[in-house]
Amino acid sequence: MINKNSPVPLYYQLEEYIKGLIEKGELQPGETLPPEREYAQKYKISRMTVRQAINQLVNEGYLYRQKGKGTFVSERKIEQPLQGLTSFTEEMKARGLVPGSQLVHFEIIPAPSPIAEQLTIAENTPIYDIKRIRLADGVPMALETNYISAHLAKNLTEQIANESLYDYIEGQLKVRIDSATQVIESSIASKDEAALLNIAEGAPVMLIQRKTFQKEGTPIELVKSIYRADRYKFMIELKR
Amino acid sequence: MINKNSPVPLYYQLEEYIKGLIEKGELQPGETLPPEREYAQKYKISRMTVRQAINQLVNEGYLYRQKGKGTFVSERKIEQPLQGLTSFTEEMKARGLVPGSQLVHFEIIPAPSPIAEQLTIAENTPIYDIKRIRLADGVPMALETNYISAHLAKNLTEQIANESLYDYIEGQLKVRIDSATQVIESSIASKDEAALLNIAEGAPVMLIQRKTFQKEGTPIELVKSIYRADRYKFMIELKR
DNA sequence: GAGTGGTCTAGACCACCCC
DNA sequence: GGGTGGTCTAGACCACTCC
Repeated sequence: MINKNSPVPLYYQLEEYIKGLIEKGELQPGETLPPEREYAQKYKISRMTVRQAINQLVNEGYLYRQKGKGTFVSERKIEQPLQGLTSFTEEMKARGLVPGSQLVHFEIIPAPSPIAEQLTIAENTPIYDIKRIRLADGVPMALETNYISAHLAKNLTEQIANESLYDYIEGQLKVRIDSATQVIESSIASKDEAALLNIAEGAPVMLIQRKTFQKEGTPIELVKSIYRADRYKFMIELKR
Repeated sequence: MINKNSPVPLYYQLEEYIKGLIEKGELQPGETLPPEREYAQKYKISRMTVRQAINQLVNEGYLYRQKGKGTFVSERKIEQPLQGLTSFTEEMKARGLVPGSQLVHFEIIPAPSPIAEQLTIAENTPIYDIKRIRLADGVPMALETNYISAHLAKNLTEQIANESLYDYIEGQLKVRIDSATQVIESSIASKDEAALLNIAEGAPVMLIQRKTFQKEGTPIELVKSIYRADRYKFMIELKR
């Protein structure tokens, strides 16, 4: 199970191994994990290395510890596809739907003051203004507007914009998306929005404004999305 | 700064010390932290202990690391009051509003099948059914319905229910709230809801269904909330 | 080559839980 | 008292970055 000659860190090998046991059901919720010292002895690794593996799984919610008693498998399965920060494309795939896109606007504009401020760039710096209708199994699901600095997003084409922007940012630009803040509100569809989403004017919609960051805390892009309330629910997991 | 005779763990002392420097602005965003080995030498502690302190701060978003370069202070300040799992009471206080409550329903009922299932208790087990109008500065903000097992919530009174339920759960019951899942949707107010919230029928509202858990993954309670869209936005931070 | 974080070791003592 | 996780040490070698 543990290969000392692998370039993969030992703690990570153990972490994946234990996670696998939980996901395959070989370790049942509520069950006690073997003691840390046992893992250390069995795989001929240090206890600190075992702890590093287990720490990760505790942070991710797979396990929990009780002082003096042991380490246990959490009752609740982690809802993998729905937690964390995902793109529309990733999320729809996770739900078993086929994601699609219809570009309705693609332009480079000088950044208006409020957007420039949010992206921490100078006013009137060129930014991409991209508006897309997002489809799930071919049906309009949301209206999404992205703002991203043209300086950061070099050579962004209509073609790319109509596919997965996150794949482009992480794959091509080599910019790692680390976190995001989101503001979610409930609203009703305007006439234009209703037309694009193929719903009635005044129908309930969810307005989501997202700001994504690199690990240093530098903003990457702003996204304003309008989701049809009849087809979309937003799910998250919170830690106290 | 570091007291070896204190019962407070060394890594935690260092963690709080560094966090303090960041919050006081003595360590500016983007600034490089002293190397781990320097902290170890300076405070006569092991480098692993230093790493434990820094790991925590990296997880919390205060710092980030770059292999071969160093550890840096994140650009973005963590929005303390809005992240994580908070109660209505805590959230309104954080926003500078005075939270209030108006009890409209308080009863012990046999758990209907879907609710029993969510709480992982047997059908018809007695549960509290509590409905409250939640106020901010005296104005209706949300309509909240809580379901909690009567077996778990012993001696829950109308008096307590009308104050902070989270304070009661953690303070009196000694049950530690660890995490929650939330489903957020956009909807429009029904006639009854509109009347209680003092808004027009058909006005946009946000429907939030929360399920809270203990660290073992055992469900604690279910909450269904209906928020006025004109007065409430939901803010969260996501990690990739 | 010097400095940094990433990984890892082989021990140690403590506080807590259960018998 | 024996087992558990929590903390801590004093080293080590590696990969990476920068000069």
